[in-house]
Amino acid sequence: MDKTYSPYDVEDRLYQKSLEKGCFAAKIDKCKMPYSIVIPPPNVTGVLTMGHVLNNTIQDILARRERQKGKSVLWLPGTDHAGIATQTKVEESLRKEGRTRKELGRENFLEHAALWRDKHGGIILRQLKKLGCSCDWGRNAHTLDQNYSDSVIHAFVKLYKKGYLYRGQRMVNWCPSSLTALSDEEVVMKPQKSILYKIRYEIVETPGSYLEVSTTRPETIVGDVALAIHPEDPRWRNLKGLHAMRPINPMAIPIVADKAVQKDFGTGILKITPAHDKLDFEIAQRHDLPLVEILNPDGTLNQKAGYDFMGLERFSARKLIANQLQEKGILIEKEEYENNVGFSERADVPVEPRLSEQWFLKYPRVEEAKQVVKEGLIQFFPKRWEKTYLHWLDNIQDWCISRQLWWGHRIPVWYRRGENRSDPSNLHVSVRGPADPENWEQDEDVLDTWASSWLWPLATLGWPDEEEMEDKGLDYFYPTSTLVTGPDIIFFWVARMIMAGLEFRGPSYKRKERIPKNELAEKIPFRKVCFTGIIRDSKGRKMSKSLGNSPDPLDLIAKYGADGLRHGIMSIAPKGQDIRFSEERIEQGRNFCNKLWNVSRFRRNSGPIENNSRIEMICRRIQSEFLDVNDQAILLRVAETMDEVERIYSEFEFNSVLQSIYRLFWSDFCDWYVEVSKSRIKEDFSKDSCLAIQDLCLRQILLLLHPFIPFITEELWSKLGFSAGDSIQFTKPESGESFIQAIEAGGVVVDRKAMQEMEKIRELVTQLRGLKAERNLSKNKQIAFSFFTDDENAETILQNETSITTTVGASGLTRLKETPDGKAALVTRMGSFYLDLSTEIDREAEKARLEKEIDGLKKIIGTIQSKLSNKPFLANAPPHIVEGAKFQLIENQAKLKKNQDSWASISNVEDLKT
RNA sequence: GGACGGCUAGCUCAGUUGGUUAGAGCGACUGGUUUACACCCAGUAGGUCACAGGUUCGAGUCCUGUGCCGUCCA
Repeated sequence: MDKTYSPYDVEDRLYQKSLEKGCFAAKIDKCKMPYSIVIPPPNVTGVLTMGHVLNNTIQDILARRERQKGKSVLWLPGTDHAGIATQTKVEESLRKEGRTRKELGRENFLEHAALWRDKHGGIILRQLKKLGCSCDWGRNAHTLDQNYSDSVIHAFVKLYKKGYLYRGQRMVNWCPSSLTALSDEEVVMKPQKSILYKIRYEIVETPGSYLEVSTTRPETIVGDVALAIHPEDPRWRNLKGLHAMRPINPMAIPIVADKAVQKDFGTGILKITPAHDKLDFEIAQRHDLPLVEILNPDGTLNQKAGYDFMGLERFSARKLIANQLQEKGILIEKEEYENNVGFSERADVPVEPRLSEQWFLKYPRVEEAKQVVKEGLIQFFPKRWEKTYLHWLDNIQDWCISRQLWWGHRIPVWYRRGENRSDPSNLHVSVRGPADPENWEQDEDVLDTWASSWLWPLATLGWPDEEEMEDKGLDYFYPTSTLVTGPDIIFFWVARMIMAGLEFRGPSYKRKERIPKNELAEKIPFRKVCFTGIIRDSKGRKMSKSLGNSPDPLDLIAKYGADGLRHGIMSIAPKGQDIRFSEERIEQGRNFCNKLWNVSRFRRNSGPIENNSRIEMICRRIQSEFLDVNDQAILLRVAETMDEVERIYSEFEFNSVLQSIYRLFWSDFCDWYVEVSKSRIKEDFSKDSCLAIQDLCLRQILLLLHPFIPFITEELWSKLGFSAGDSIQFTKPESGESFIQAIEAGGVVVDRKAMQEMEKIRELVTQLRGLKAERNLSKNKQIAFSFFTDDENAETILQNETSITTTVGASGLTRLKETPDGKAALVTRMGSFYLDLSTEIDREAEKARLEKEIDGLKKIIGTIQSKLSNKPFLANAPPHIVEGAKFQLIENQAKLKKNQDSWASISNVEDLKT
């Protein structure tokens, strides 16, 4: 074995091998428990980000752990078609060639886009393989696959027939850049520094008298159809029924009273442009006001805005109109003003509220969706996200699911050619389309991408086709076990998948019917949702392409190995909290792997590797009579950690899992057990037993670590003889108790009291090392110690003499019959320790050390004494707390006394000399 | 405006139902190559637990309020 672990030789080779052996392929096996995860489908044209690394490493850890436990695991990979994002990219590439999608026409464009996707897409899947993801690649799915598309269309038709879908002219969020409607969830509110313009409107009935109206959007004045006041606003009661003169493109417009007007905003008078504001639209509906559309779809003004402004882009028009108002003296005041403006999530331009014909979905199964989370059928980790989820469901709005794009699932609705589309008798909705297609034209729009990915757990398992469902094992793998995703898509995806599952899986219920309680558990798409945090840079900023603060995960893999990256990222990911990325942590991940590699190398260099394929085989090499307290203690620590890890897994606290294994592996196994082993493997009688104990430890450590760092653990699994040709992936990690039982079944006696004794020895060793270090005595310099203590402690010390002398660097430990004069004592729980007479002592330094120790002890004793003299404490505190305090007091007082004696002793000697 | 989260060592974070002297890793500092590992080992220093009240024998932990940072919703 090389001195330094090199992941490059190992990772690709082992991944390939796993694929060849079909380790990741999910099998429908009725004798095994199923465990399933569907990947949150990344954008097909996307590349791997640190967010993906975190998210997918977690899924891989879960999948691998369950595979080890013997479950039949399905981790189903795939991508979504990302309607707006992909179409934008394809159009950009066309533009570079001087072409547009309109020129190509729909059919050609889609062909072109599909080719583009096949060429540029799927990179992310190859990257996930580099990361070690154990997905069942044979099942790779894409939302535009034929099967998947069929199920999307099928779902639309079902919903239509049940009356969940309707088409209508509504105010929608319009993206003037992508030229499509957006759902409310795709609009991001951003605070903007705007200008609030105060504008004068003349009252028609009383010329020369004016009203003041405030607006941030003066360009919409040309679309004004009314002014509105609150009916209970005493200031303006007399205005109702009068008219105001529109200051640009002058025209008399009515003044109406409506309760929706905010009295305390500006002057309390609102201008009404019903075609370009949601609230205005509602007011206009109530008062029968006309709609004047002044904007084109791309955000430029049209001829209804008047010839002065026609063709102007909306923000230039705003400036121009503001200038004109100023010139005419109509503008009273300009004030800086911060307001929230909706931006298109994808195109990052302000959206326009726009009246247009769209398809809307009344969400199905809203009540049941709340119920399954409230009643714990679906559990969120961390739990607090339930509140966010429930709050959204409580305030849910109909979903605008049509998009004015070509790239996506075309809406399966046909209109009789040349007839009125709003007449329902001219409508045809079906999966296959009308029998006489020549007489019909299909709706031009496609569905929102989320209206396809909300079916992800169902459609990827074959729904709704009976044969497909059987082939893919829907009955076996659904509901899936755990979903791992970010809380930023609770509304987009998680909530909608839950509703889709409830609506589509299993028996169908009428809209007004409630699903019976006993069926809910079968219908939900997943049982647990693990929410990850967002990865930020070291300064706490979100990682983004524009900031350039996001490292390329593949670079990190090249530098530190996939295992190193996985270990690093998991060690900094607290449950559901945002994560501050730092490359140092990834470096530590690599170092961890190297440590694991080297301790294995040490094991191989210490003695032959025998058949270690079963615990029983390893135990055969152990002779219980040669085991000492360290052997016993490390086995117990291994067992303890196995149980601890299992418990923490159930809370999805992956960094704690890692920390727990780290403590066992690094602090207890490497720093202590392997060190004390060194003297014992030099002795023939204890060598075999000691190496076998090492093997038992390493075996369990590799099993525990495998989900986190799959490559190196697989490699060492075979290098250390644990494999009989099979992969570590299918070996059970077991519980602590069953591990101990297996050892005992192998004829090894485990002493469950060993841990305390080992801890006392380690504490003593640490103190003795400290004593040497303070004196600048090299660790390698062998120092003679003597000690004074009672019989019980003396026995323990002498029993562990070799462990102590080798780890401390001592040439001997001599028991004294009485405390020596003139020597400084190190007071420990196991007695007072003295350096050999021949070792020179700096008396001043020694006194200083003792004084510091004494001060500390006095302080502690003071605190305990005041506590114990507090009567209410004695009366109210539970007995074990009071007893603990008393014991502590006695112990510390004894320690203080010994330190004081020691101090006096060296002080006296010094005094005698001077 | 409402909801949620965070504030503990220089940094990143643990800290269970309130209970003995608040922990870890990294970084800093000191010393170290006895054949596993310098991607390492040993040791040392470093904390008014954001602030102010309250409950309690006892508060990092529970309650109220304030501040700062972040996220979501309107």
